[in-house]
Amino acid sequence: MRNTTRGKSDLTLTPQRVAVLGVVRASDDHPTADEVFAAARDRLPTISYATVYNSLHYLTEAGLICEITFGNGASRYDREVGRHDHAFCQRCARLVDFDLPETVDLMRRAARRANFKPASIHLTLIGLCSDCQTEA
Amino acid sequence: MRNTTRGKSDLTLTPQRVAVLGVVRASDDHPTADEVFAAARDRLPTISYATVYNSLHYLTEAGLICEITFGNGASRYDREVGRHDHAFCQRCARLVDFDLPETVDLMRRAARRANFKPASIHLTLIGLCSDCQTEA
DNA sequence: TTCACTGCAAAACGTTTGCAAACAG
DNA sequence: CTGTTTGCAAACGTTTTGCAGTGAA
Repeated sequence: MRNTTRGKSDLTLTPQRVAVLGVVRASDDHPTADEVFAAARDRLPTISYATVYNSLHYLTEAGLICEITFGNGASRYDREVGRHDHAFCQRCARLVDFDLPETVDLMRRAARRANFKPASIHLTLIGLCSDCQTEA
Repeated sequence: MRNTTRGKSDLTLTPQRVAVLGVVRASDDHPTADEVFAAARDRLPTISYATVYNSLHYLTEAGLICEITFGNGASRYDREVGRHDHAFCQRCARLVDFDLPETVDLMRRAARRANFKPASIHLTLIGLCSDCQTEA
């Protein structure tokens, strides 16, 4: 099965990749590869685990989705591709996107301090999410 | 073999834990559990992999060392236990410690933005280290 | 025919666990 | 004795790999 769609900048969007992209775009939380696999099966019952991984890497490389690695657990995938930060809830493991405008400037200061040529900066807040603070 | 040393706040420092702590304290980079295991074997030839993991967890819990999880690779261990940030070199994978004093204030702002009760904040700069920028 | 992509199964990797033996208190 | 820690091996969850088969150009 190929039925390929060719987009700008030589993107090869096979049905499998479209399915994976659709799954990530459809979830407002941050699914793991395993969760993407389960949901992709609903759209394309023959898709394999390896292909989900291949597609996730391909789409990440192409800048259509974004991979989040946090702690030692499974990677999570995010439909939000622009620069942004994450907040992780210690109690319920929820991962929330947010953006802090001063991060650009922060990166410059961090680079000076570490004596690095900066490429990007990752900022993760650890704490309790809105739900978990109230029910504490 | 026990020969235990008991320190303050009920710390049980077995020879194995002392060896592991010694290894982490002796390295100025950030060894993985595997590297700690190899070096600990030099000090205590009978120590096992599982015990190295046990000890690393114990020492982390006790606040004597600090675990860094970055990307999907192996955890790294840091003798630096105070709050600090990391810079990761894209080219040579070097991990450098640094500290940005404004991070405390940053955490407060991030928490407000994400609507979280803050506990800590992790900041990782990605880029090229001093060595790798010059030889680029 | 060529080349990229798929699906499957097996392997790899870092880490954790079950369990019997060793030990300190 | 009791509870903790060790060492070993086997299991685990996540990710990668090898490879034959398929489809598009």
